[in-house]
Amino acid sequence: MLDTAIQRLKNAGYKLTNARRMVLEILCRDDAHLTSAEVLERASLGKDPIGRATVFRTLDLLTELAIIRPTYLRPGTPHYIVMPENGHHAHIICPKCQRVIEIDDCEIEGLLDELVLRHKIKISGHLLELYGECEYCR
Amino acid sequence: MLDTAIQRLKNAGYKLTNARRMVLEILCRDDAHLTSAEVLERASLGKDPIGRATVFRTLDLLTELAIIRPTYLRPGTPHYIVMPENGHHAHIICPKCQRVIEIDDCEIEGLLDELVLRHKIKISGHLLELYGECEYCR
DNA sequence: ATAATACTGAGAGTAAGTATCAATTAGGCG
DNA sequence: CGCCTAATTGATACTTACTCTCAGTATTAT
Ligand SMILES: [Zn+2]
Ligand SMILES: [Zn+2]
Ligand SMILES: [Zn+2]
Ligand SMILES: [Zn+2]
Repeated sequence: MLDTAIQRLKNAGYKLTNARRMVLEILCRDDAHLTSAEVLERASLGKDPIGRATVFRTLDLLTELAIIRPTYLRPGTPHYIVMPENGHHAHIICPKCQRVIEIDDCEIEGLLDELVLRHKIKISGHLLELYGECEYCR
Repeated sequence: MLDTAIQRLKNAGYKLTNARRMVLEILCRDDAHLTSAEVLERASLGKDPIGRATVFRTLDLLTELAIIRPTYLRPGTPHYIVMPENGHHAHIICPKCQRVIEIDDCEIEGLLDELVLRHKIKISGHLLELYGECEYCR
């Protein structure tokens, strides 16, 4: 996933800098949903820590390139997901406690084909958010 | 849509206050994707303006009740959508310029039924975000 | 109408994100 | 490889977004 992400960054004509590689590594490593603050924290640990502004700039750039995607799991600040090669991600969010259940297989292709035809737009990825009270909140 | 939203608020055991009605009215009226600042701005116009903290509290409460949903359209702050009675919303976002194309009919039921069975969770709504460069960015 | 309780608003405080600009670095080219 | 140039970075200051607190107010039930 990391290699793919780096390749997409390069293909878009951007330089692969230490900061960008590190942000991508952090997001890919944990394969988690991290906030900007969490990325910043992890990026400050090793040698060659990355500056505050650079983390925000990098997250914005990667979002624009659709390599990562922000999603609101709880009030305040978004959590970032690395979009896999096929551009799919799906999870269920409990709106009450904000727990997240990951969905591994996302069978949505049929629907997408139809939408693409109708709206004449090339869809490169998606995020399906489902909401429902989780077992702990019921 | 407003009436449904108010009913859901009451059913959850919350009081229908002037502030809550006003926030819901603003979000339903424009049927748009508004930020907290935009809601606050509109809520400050008439007589009986709502306080800053109350707007944020109300947005959080309505989100927790799944009556509205925050979505990421551009860096900074989330945009809020009123979830309709059936809990569906779908739009296509261009990650490059952040333009949004609304999708009116969201035929996703078959997929959802299967997920519900597998994850033993009652899904009450969803947001499907599709990403793809828009016609202006290509 | 009264009472109990949920809710609100003002204002101060904290956290998140942005702007600026001089210094640095990646990547192309000879 | 080593230079060149444009892209990128980081420090700092700044702006905007959001949260906390608590005394006062409004809502609902009886
Ligand atoms: Zn997820
Ligand atoms: Zn829950
Ligand atoms: Zn929409
Ligand atoms: Zn666009």
